[in-house]
Amino acid sequence: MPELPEVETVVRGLRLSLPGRTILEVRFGKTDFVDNPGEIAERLPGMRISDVTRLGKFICIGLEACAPNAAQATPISQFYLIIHLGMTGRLTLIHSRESVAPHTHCFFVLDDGRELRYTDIRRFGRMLLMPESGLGEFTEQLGKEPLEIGAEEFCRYFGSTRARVKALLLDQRVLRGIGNIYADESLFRARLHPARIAQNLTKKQLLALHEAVRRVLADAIRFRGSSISDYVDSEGKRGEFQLRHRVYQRDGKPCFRCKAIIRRVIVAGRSSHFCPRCQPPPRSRKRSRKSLKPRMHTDKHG
DNA sequence: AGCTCTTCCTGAAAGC
DNA sequence: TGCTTTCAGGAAGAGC
Repeated sequence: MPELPEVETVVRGLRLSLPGRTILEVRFGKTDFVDNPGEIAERLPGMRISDVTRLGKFICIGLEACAPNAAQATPISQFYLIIHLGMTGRLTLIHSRESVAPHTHCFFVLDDGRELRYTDIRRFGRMLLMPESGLGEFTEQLGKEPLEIGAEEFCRYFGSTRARVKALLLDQRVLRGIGNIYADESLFRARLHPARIAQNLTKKQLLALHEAVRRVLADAIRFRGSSISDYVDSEGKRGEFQLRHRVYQRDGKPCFRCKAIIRRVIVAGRSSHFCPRCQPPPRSRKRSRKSLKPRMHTDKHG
């Protein structure tokens, strides 16, 4: 599923071709995942694509409309087409004559004979058009870019909450762009069990996690993302980082580091893959074998 | 505050 | 063989 590295790979691909192109026509199939399909179909034709950027897992296509007869290219309005690929979304740039893949719901016809097509089997994706003035507020609702947040700030966020570290990594209001794959892979590299309470981690562990997140995401971008189910880049090519996963979907297989069998449990409502030896569960440290008697309700006084 | 459950959707896989 | 059920999962919302 597309997370930060996959979205970054798609964005880098689109950035090679889209800026400077003009959209000629927009066609929709199903639109239940589109916030404002009518407005998109009406406004986009004639608009010029200025840039393609990424905000967490969102793809932002910058669009500008120029006065039709003005010699100078001063835009009279600026918008962003914002796209989230959800679980199975694909954004590909291909020739209009190419056959249409099943579940293709959006066509953006360009002035060079190509089309930007959005395909999404499960339609968990999202698409919306936003005026330039709304982007600030949209960005504020998201957390920090995981590759940009500094170590101190990272430790401050993670050191001040009782949430499980896995839930925190997945929370887009804390860090934007991390999903289930890279949360699990980061926790393995930092040797932290997904159910650990963030507040209980030492400074050293938090720093290790910060570094692990950065390294995993950077490596995954280098390998053009992980193709687990449906993910492909803007040219339809698969990524290769799935071949380098250490724990994700490796349950039942031996840990590359210690040979213990990788396990899968549900943490924060999500399947979480980890090595039981390299990533010891939170309890084992706190309560020794001798003090296994059940905890009494000791809070009568409170 | 943070957890679990539910909803959205489809196809793959398991169950009968 | 062929049908039905279950499951997976990003994000949002409800309820605890």
